[in-house]
Amino acid sequence: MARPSQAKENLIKAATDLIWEHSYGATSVDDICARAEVRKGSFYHFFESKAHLTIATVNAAWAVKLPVLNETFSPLTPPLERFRRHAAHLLECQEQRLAATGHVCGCPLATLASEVGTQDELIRARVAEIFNLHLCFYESAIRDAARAGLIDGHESAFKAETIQACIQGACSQARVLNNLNPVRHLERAILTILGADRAAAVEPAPLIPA
Amino acid sequence: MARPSQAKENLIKAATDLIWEHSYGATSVDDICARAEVRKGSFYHFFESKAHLTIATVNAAWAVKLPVLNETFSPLTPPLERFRRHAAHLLECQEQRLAATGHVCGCPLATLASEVGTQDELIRARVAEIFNLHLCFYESAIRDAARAGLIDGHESAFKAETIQACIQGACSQARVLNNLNPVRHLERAILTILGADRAAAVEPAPLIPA
DNA sequence: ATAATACTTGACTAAACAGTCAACAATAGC
DNA sequence: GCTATTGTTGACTGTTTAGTCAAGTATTAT
Repeated sequence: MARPSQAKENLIKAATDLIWEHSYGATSVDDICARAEVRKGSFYHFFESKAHLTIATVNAAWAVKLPVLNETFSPLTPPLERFRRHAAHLLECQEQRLAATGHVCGCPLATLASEVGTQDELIRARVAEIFNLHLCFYESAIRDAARAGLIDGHESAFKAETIQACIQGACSQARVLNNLNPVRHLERAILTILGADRAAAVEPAPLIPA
Repeated sequence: MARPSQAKENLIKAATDLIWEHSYGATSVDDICARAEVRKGSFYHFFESKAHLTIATVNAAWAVKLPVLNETFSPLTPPLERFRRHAAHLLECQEQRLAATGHVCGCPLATLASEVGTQDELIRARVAEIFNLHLCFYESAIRDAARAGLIDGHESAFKAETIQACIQGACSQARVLNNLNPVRHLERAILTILGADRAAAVEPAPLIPA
């Protein structure tokens, strides 16, 4: 019943990029509007506030990532291969972002939530929720790897949490050092945490080829 | 030749607390002055800008932490015990901070540098330098542990980097989840990365008692 | 005591900030 | 073609921001 508009999507995209590259605090509503080529009145037609738009960017990012995770961590993929692909995907994202911005940008959700976590409870809680969902993928892969005899499966929840910390830490380090090496070493780091390096287990060929 | 003043120290302390609890962007010069009970003119008598004060807070924090690290990672301490004490110290810091502020605050340097790293090169580079110094402590402890037969000493640089990522990630997760558990599990996580859990090595009693 | 120096003060500026609003424009269903 | 609805616009408000400055005050070396 009204004219169609791309303004909302443009605003979400612009905000995602600017907050990821710079920070929440360093990104103004005017900056977002300028990059989205949308006037401020339209901004407040679609979003109540800067914080509400930020929630929308988090949800939009998750809507993109969830299918990727479902594919990467598919039960059809051999369990250790899931982590390899996940690490490779993370590295690829960071490389693209570095090429686009000239900086290593790290994890957008962690950077954001770490910045505003003590200030904006809605954003903090939403990102925390998303982080917890990651643990399910990790833990499931760990259990599958143990069942396949590839690793010791004890303390799968603890190992999943440690992998999560290691991934987030590597992304954070990469941003601060402005250097991709910590992300490059993630695959090996995850296998080390799993004890898959010293188990010297040779994983059988995947049923579904990569 | 002039009247003594505590203003500078008060400003550094106030800025450290506010930026750690909230964020760099959410902390204004006026906020800092108010908490330090110092007028704005005095602020700019001592510091060129908010960014310069922030560098001073980073240096002040490092000046406090370095002696602690030297003690924790003393060659007189058994190598795995160094990591245990380091993890215990990190947890204690976070617990104190939680009690004081009502939030899990994470690592002050990582939170800060992650926020402003792509904006303020001076702050980013200084924190990166400090992070790299941590690796020396970790790597040295790893080599000493290997020499004592407690762990496999191969790839000590990689393991140090992974431990660093894991620690930073645990602090970041703790802040975002507003939950100390990732920090509580750090000791075990570090031993897992080192392979000290499965080596089942019993460390000899320390020469110098704890 | 004095003078040089170090520190303090509060009022000031100019820019940036988030958010508002009333009037206007385009569209889609009828 | 009319009209209800959705989207657009740019000028606007009031606040907060970092940073300035001239005039004043306390301290210490001499």
